[in-house]
Amino acid sequence: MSPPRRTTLKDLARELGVSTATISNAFNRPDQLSPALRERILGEAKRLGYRGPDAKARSLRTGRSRIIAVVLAESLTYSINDPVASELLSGIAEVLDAHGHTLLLLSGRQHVSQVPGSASIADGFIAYGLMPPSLMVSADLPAQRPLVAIDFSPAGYPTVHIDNEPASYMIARYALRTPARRPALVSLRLTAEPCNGRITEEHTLLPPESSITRSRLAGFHRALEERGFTPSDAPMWNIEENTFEVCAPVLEEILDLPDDERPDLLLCMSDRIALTALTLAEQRGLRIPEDLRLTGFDGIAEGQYRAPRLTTVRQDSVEKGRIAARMILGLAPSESTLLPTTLIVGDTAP
Amino acid sequence: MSPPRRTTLKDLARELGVSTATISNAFNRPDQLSPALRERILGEAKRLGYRGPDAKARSLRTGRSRIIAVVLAESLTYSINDPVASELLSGIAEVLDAHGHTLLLLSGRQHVSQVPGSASIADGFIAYGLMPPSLMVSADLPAQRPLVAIDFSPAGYPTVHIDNEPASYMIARYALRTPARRPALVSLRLTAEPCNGRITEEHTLLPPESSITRSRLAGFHRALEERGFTPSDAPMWNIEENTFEVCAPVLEEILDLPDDERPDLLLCMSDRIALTALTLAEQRGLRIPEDLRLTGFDGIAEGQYRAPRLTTVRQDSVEKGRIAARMILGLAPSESTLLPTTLIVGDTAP
DNA sequence: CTGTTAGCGCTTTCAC
DNA sequence: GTGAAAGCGCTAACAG
Repeated sequence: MSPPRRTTLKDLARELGVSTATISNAFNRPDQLSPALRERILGEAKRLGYRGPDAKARSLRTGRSRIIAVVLAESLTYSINDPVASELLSGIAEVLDAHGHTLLLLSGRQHVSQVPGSASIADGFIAYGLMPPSLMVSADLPAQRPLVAIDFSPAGYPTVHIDNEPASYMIARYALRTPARRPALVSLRLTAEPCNGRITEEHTLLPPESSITRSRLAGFHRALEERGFTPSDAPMWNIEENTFEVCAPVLEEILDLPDDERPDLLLCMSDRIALTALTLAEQRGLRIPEDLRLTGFDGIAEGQYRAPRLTTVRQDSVEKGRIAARMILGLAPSESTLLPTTLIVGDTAP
Repeated sequence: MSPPRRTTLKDLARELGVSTATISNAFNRPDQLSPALRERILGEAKRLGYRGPDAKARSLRTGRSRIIAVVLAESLTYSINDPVASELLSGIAEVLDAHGHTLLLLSGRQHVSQVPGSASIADGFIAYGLMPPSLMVSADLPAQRPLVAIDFSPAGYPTVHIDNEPASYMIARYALRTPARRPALVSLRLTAEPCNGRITEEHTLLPPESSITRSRLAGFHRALEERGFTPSDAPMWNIEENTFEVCAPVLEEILDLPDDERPDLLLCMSDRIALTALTLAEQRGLRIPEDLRLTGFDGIAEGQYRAPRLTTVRQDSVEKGRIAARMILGLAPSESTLLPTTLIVGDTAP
């Protein structure tokens, strides 16, 4: 017996006694044949279980797949659970969906060189987060296909960015209007070597240009200096991964300092960090904001649908995703874009 | 001048004076040619900017793309922000990643018939959530490619499920050990017609077999009946979408009832619902658990990394995803699986 | 309006 | 160990 081969366009053509071109047209260019014939073809197709042109063959032939790849700097597992990355993906998905494209998720974190071969199927790439250097440098990915970067700036490609330094300056400045005696910073991924804990003289920091965390740090320091603090006055802690699990021990270390050493203002580089600090502080009976004031960064929903609400800077990550997606689809000019941020005054640093 | 055509395997072969088969072997079957030649080929490939076989052509030829599609019942925008769906995707991504596959995200919610043509590129499908009836019935998707369903049961396909009825019976029974005077249920997507608010006699519910919410309801009712309540004793509210924004108004309606009508026990069908209730209750100065006891469902991290911690049922969504992914990759036998759930006793219903 | 034809770029027997 | 050749299933000229 014959193998259970999938019905092809050619089978259908033979069956109906028309040419393959006509079948193809019936599916792709309705205006190229009589409605009656088209009806007949579509009907027969359904009867024979033919579901329309095969995507693999079609994409080989046309050169386009209607697939856009999103390359994430972190592992997928992490990215999907990070509220900021999620919002970003939402924005991307929204636009792609509306235009009949689909989303291929890739992690840039794995063996850098072997970004899966299946990637080359994509019509375009959106890259998010600081890529591993090798990937960045060689700009290995795009193989002359369009690429838009979000939150980092590989040379020669359009970027969607926020104004990190001014944004963190803005919130730090706001928080410092109320005098703080012991301000401290809790940063995300700031050191060259992985570190979960206090940053000391021993640590070297990531290079200033390549990392959004360095930009945010600069903003914090600018505001602190305006208030008469030197950078070394404000101790810094580093957190490698923006998850409850990783944040919690570092923040416990901070909150469990003796009363006269414990910071009274925590400038955090993400809402996740700030929210974890908030929870742990409440568990310890610290009063917010009397005993401890807190600021976040991102403006995620979780920080606002609670009491006390987080004081933070909002960046519109969904919109970042939308813009990148529009660029990649050619719906908007591919020019680097800087999105504004806004201060959200909540209850944790009124 | 010639168009800027992408380098192909054939170009490379011509350039090197070998056959295309040899180039192909250099990339795919190192044992089929001398190491020296392979080196030379790979070197020249890099020099000419050839990044290895084109995924579109390769997948047409081999019939496999190393892409697995995940079809989500809800919109991508929603799914990515839902903690349970996110965990699921994490589990799937973890396994696919480890085996060199990538993840294509599809939403089943859009025009049902037009699941994007690009879907047929996938080697297999993982479908999550109750599909729109038409999609379910015709099982239109798989086109004789493997399909694994999660949290619903299309006839003839393997499924990954949890024991919803016993799980909700378990938590309701636990919560009702402490006598409740006015228990109430807050359900997710239980009515045939969309409804955000109280469920009345007017509403028809979704059919029992097809929805996990009906199963959970059955568990709640079983526990209530053991305590001498009839189903009509416990008022029900319905929520269409598991987001803060949609949950909040419904829960406000409940919490703002006069003291002698306000429920003193809220059995919620998701942690998101319960957490939103918790926040709103705290804002209203209700004491938890003295004035109001609350249970959730899912066991998401957000509910445990806070105070008070949520009393809930934990389902391991990450593991659900892993199992489905293993099945689809043929790493595990494709047989329907029922995962266990566990009770988490937190502070909201001690 | 319909059919013929020439590949898209690659993998894979099967000879050599 | 290496090469020649036959398509995978489809689309887009082009000719009728």
